[in-house]
Amino acid sequence: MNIFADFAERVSAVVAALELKPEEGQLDLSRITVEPPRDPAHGDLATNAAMVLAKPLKMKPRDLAEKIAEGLRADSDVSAVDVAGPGFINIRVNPIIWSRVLASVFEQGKDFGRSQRGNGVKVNVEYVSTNPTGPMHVGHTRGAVVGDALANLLAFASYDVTREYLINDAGAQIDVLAKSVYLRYLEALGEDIGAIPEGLYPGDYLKPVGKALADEFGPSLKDKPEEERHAFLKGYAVDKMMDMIRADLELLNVHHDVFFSEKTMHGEGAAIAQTLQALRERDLVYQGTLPPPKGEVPEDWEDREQTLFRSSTYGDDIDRPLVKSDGSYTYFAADVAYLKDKLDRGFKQMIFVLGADHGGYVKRLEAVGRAVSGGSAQVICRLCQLVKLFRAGEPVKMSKRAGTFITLRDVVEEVGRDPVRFMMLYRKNDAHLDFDLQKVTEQSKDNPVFYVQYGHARCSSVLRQAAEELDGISVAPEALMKSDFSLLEDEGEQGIIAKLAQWPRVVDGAAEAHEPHRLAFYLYELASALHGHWSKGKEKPQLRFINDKKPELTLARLAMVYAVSQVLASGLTVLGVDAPEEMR
RNA sequence: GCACCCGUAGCUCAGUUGGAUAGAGCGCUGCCCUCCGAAGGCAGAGGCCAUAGGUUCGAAUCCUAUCGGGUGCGCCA
Repeated sequence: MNIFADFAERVSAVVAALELKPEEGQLDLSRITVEPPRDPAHGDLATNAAMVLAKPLKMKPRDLAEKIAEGLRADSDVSAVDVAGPGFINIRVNPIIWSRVLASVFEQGKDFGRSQRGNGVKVNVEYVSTNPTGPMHVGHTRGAVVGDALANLLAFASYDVTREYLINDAGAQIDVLAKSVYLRYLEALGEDIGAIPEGLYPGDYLKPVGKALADEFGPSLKDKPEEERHAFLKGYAVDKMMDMIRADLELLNVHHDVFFSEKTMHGEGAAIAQTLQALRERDLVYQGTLPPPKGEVPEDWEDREQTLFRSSTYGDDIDRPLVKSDGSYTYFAADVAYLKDKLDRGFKQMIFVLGADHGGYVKRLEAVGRAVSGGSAQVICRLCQLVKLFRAGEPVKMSKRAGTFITLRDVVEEVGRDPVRFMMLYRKNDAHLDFDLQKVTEQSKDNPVFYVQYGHARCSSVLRQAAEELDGISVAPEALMKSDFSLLEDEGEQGIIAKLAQWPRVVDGAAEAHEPHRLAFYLYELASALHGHWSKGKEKPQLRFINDKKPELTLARLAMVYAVSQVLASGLTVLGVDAPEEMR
């Protein structure tokens, strides 16, 4: 039950009944919105209907507002309507509405708030896709968490979501990986390999891979022809790296449905070749040269004829090369084929969660999407700004060479999965993020994770307490849902329920905008409403949830508490954060 | 040089897709535990929404320019 959507329909119906005719065309009712007013004193709901419709009707907003208000007053669920400011219509609803909201939470349980927006449309969300050459480092965590939460959010909004990871197992970096692993293999066999040569991966994380090879194959690999051995090692090493990456992702509670191998698209007659051929037939590929970048021209610049994709006709800044001078495909060519593959799998939206350092790829991906799909599907990119790490206010210095770079595992092990996830989501994705390793472990109001989780734990605590104190009276959800919600007459209680009523609207808006952070902020606000009302019970004992003199009232209040815990749990689940029964 | 992102309280950030008197946390000042978890709550101070124009009933939000910060810029992945 989304009371905002519900009332938007009622307002539209009232407007339609007025039979107003603009001088030209039809009246556009789609711009009408019903929102919670900024100031609760204004009412429960506010609509801009009069202001958006006044112009085409050549009426004064306030006059139109009065007419609409009159129609709304006839609604039995409305207790008061007034016109304010430039033409806002403020609605005060009959308290029966709040009872219905609570009833709705009990009926739908964890599904309360689910949006129908997606309507089963197939969406592909690609995130993480780090190179399989080493463990994930801190820089990857934000994209991983945002992508995962976004996928959860879209699923909660009734999209048919596939979470996907592209394994970049075809490039030159895999050759480097295989060579590095071979050295570690020799090392594991007892040979002195000296220092790792420049250009190879020096990380200790490859030692276990070398050891595993030595254990499994003994010295036999040394005798194989180099080409054969190298090919084998590439596959072996990538598998091991992916095992490591999957374990890292598991630590963060991040999951994918499909791990797509780039390698499978290479080779004669494979996806890339096919896609390029198809594009040639559509005259989207040509041989040509690119102009050098303006301003500073690179020293070694020379004009070169290349195989180019006409991305600029689809909104990109310049055309992009598909084939390298050695005849192999560029990464971009793989991108095109991969997008085509997704399209063939029936996805209508292809979402990419990328780091800000990939901002330059947005236009070309969108261009490819338009070119390949002909407008039947949409490419959507979300960029995550880089994260700056701090410890107690001091920046954490990282250097690959000094071996002081921090892995995702380091961070999760130091501060825990929930704080990492919540903090990454407690920010708009395109805003910079300062992440303080010390602050996120503090269990205080300064730390929104604990504040929200504490809200959930506090609900559980109340229900536990009530079960003890109310001897012989059931406080199970089945019993609570039969209580008399109309007894919840206090301002604070109605404020909490009004907040609960916003949840479906928040979910829907967040899904539309692809902004999971909105859920995190909402959950904070809901927790705040709960904590605030709770504390009023200190000064006014009659407001406490548990009142052994009034079992009916107590049950109604416990029902509200239960509803709050449901929404907190539901929201935290979408964000991939635990909703604990108690804090430790 | 060009493209994209950002600029809101001392600090870190929200701001409901153009709406009413711009919000929260931290920090600062002062309060609230015989009482369901004080891991909390209440009150106060703090703002030229980077700057200058424009669009309209109405702009932190949209457009243009400028300043400041970040990211990227033909075969890397």
